[in-house]
Amino acid sequence: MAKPTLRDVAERAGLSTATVDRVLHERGGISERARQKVREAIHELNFGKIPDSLAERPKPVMRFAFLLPHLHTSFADEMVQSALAAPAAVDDVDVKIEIIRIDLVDGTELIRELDGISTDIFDGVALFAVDVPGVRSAIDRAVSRNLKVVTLVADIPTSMRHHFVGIDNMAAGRVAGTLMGRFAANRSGHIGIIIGSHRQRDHIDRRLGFEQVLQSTFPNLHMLPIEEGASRHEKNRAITENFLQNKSNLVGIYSIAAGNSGILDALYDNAVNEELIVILHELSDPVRRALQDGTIDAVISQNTGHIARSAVRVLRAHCKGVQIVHALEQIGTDIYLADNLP
Amino acid sequence: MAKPTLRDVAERAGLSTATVDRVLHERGGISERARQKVREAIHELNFGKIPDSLAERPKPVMRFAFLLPHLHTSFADEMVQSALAAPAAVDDVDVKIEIIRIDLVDGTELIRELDGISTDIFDGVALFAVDVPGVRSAIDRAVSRNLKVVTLVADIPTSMRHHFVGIDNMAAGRVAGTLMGRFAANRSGHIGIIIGSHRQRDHIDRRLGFEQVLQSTFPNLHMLPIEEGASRHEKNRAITENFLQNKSNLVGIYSIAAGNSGILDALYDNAVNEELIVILHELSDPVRRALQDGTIDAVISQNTGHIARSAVRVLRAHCKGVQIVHALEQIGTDIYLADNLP
DNA sequence: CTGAAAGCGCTTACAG
DNA sequence: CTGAAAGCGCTTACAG
Repeated sequence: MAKPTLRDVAERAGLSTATVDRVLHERGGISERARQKVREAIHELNFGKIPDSLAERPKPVMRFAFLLPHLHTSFADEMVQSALAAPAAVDDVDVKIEIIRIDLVDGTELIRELDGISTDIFDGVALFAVDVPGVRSAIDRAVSRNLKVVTLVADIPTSMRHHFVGIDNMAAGRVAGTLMGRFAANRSGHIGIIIGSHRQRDHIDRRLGFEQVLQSTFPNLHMLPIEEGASRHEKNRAITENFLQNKSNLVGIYSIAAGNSGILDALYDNAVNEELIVILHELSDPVRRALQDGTIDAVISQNTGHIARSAVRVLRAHCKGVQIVHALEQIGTDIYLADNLP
Repeated sequence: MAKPTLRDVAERAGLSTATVDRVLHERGGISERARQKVREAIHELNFGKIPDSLAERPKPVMRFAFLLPHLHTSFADEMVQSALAAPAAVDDVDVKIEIIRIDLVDGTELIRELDGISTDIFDGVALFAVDVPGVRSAIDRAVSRNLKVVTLVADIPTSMRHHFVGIDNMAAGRVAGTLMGRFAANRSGHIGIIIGSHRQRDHIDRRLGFEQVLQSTFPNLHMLPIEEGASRHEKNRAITENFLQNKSNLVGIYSIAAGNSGILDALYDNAVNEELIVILHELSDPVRRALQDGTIDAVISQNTGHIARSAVRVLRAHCKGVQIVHALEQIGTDIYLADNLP
């Protein structure tokens, strides 16, 4: 049946529309029997219930693509989950997310995918940026084509992207440097540093911040030549083992990038000096366990859920041409020790 | 005029209601002139605009009282602001907040206010609890009277309160202990500890956690007898000056409670050994500046905005008899160094 | 406590 | 492109 009317209910209840109306609006002066009959009829006819198709007035749809690293690190996987859950962050728009996973090595794939994002389908893009000139131009082209673009975690500040959603990575590196230096407790020796890629601004900035603090404040700590692990399990594992085996006066290890599982494997498999200080980025389940069992000392992290929601809110705001609430979009640089794990 | 009707608009526009209806629903087949006339009439009569009084269908009202410390510390003041802003955390209920500021010393005032909260007016209460037997009973009485009760920041776990909104303070104390011990860099000496009140579970728990870590892991650090500053500026200042002046081998100061301004004043006014480690709780503007200028070393904090919003969400859930989303209500134990200030 | 009938605001089928 | 009139769903004033 089409949408049932008051008359339908009245007929079914064997009463007048006036009586039904009175029950409906609780105007009083109605016998319990009549009230009951009306309630039954309403229930049977499903009166007043807006049909599913019209229940929610259709919200405008916005489609955002998330270009995320193809690496199977906990951080990348978690970022995917967070991106898929992020549409809940806005309630006035029906946000559709498409995840495109990309090999970040040199940016070629990123450029191809970015250029391939049709403005017929998508309204905005969020991407982990590799800072190479080609990517910068691809971002600028995307913006010129009227796509809204936010960089995520790793920025290209000189591009035309509308917004960067992430932390101050220079400051994050300084935090790592301060913790390393102070935890070292005046011991002298070497610090092994593992970076993911010299082409990712987040890694570069963390490295700079870390170096800054060590050089200015902790001259007792000497940085070994920086090793590039490409955020890959095996490479990181090999680099870590090399640090552990060849350096008798190794005071600490700072890993700037993802791929923590390789580092943790190496730490677990080798007899590691109790005093070795290990500082990593990004909290995942294995990292959490390593903090708890004392294998590592501190973790600097950023909340992927917050990042993804922020990206969605910012893209929506740019698409609608409305203001961003900046206080909401500050991503925190979280420090975790064993005792303040969330 | 009462709510204008289609007919009013038609009359004013000099057209029929049918035409007005067509314009209104963009059914097409209308001259531009007619369209214009209708638009004008609609505008002049303010047709279709729901009058303010009916604009939002009235939401159920819930009234929550926040019993907050009367102390004029930054933390307490911030908590008040956060509580006043917290109703925005729920959108299906019109939450009204009343702030009642209370002298926490011995709980007498807290008990009196708690007993005075009428269930005719209020649906729930959020309170900083002082852990003395009288308060526990007052909470239990409030719960028996069918008020929903959450403890805030400082808990009484053995009371009948429905929920505790705050951090694991034992863990927070352990974090402080770990930072103190590691920052001390194997130096030996004394640690001055300032507590607010031995009757507040949050202070007690932090103290226990801190002692635990120092005793088990840093035997080089000896705790001075704990000083009670009642979270007051002058007392804290005097205690701090006493620490600074009488202890040549003072390695660090840990302040467990509020009233940081007194401590900071003492630190600024005395020539303090560069190496002195100071760890405080709760980030406020003066504390932030002290971190940045190196006067203090680390701050452990909890977000008052999150706490207040959580309290409102939890009280609403209990009043409505619906489930709490626990993931949303975990309050973080935030660690701040100079470089990761938000 | 209830219904028949008039009324109200909006929509629609029809005629021009 | 427009209006007169009928129609629809709901509400209301009145009578019993």
